[in-house]
Amino acid sequence: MSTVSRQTLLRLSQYLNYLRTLPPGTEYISATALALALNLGEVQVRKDLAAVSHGGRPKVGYAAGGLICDIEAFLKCGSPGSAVIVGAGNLGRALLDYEGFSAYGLEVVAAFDTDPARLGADARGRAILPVALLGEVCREKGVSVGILTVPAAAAQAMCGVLIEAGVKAVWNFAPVHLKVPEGVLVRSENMAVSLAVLSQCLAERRS
Amino acid sequence: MSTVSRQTLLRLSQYLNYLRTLPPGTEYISATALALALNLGEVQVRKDLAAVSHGGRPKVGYAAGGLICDIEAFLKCGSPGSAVIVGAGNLGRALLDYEGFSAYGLEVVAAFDTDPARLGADARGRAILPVALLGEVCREKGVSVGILTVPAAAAQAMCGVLIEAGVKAVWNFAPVHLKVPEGVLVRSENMAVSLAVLSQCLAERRS
DNA sequence: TAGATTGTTAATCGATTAACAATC
DNA sequence: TAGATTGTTAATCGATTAACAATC
Repeated sequence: MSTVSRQTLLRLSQYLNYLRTLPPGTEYISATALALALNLGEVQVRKDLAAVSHGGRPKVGYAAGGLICDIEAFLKCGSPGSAVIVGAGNLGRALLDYEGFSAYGLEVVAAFDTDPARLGADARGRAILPVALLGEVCREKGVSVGILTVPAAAAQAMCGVLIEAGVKAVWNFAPVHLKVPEGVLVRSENMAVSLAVLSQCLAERRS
Repeated sequence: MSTVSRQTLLRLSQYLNYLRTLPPGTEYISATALALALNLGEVQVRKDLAAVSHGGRPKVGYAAGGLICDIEAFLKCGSPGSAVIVGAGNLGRALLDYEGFSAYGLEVVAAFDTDPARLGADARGRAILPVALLGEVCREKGVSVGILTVPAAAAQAMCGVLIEAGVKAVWNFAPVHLKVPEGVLVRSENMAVSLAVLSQCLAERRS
């Protein structure tokens, strides 16, 4: 079970989403059918599946259930462990409520905020705690991922708090470049960039 | 002003974020300095900037202000026009509140939801309207982008409503593969995938 | 002039695609 | 057997990197 490219990882998740929408009776699915449904090359689909699955059967395809398990297992295998969310605004709460993370082996332990009005628990009963407790909780639960959903101005400072608490990776949603010590992983998400990609595609199409 | 690769677009936005954090007095910035600050290759930075800027001056670098303008102009150039958000849950409201879109030439006209409890206006005074009005508003305002932040089960149906209302591109945050007619652009965002990328990087580092 | 920097042209690398052999 | 499918090996394509020339 080797590592795959970023693009492959992206497609694997597409396959998983699609496979889950198949009617319950479906026993087999071919790479050809998958490729057709998702607008991808069929050779590419096969190569991707070869990296994570136990293989398909010529003439029939891949066992649908087995394939789902294989992809899920692969995606879960680099299990990042547990995470905290820093910043319980709309985006922070959206991520707190999101159920898709557990499929990837990530358990969101709690969210933190400085605004007393936001403290307590969210709709699903997850705790929103004061930032003062952040370090303590991280150390106690051995949290390895920090999800930053605070305003840009607060991001670098909160990032520092997370790292001090022993977090090994930061998933940053604030539009700033974070400075971190060697050995800490940062991945920045930027909504506006995704939008820019979309609008460039639109512009290309128009011309 | 040609089109650039997806990766370049991503980096351009990084440059922009970084340039904006420079102290106000900064006149010039070199590709070397940019590369160092963002952990990128300096040749790569130059090539990216060459695609969008009016060029730098040997020995001094690029005029910081001019560079910001050039990048902004480029990002704005494929201006997608106006958008609506369908689904005013936490994520929908987070996007509705997000101020970064206007820099990319996108104006969010309104959000829509089926839940009467969510209707009215959000914290910043943006309208949240009943879905029944979606088609009418889209046609009236010539909306070209639909942002889908509804639960997976409702995504395909709402996508259909958007397309019927003349939307040319759908930015999908629901974890499903949308079927759309030829000529409609779909870009799916998947939070869990981003997480998977992060955790794979973490796993690689551990080994 | 010397040094720092830009910008371009050629080489490398990685991912995708095409062609083909293997299997049921 | 014939046809559909898997899976692999080679060719292509695009993006990154390295080397170098041009500029101030």
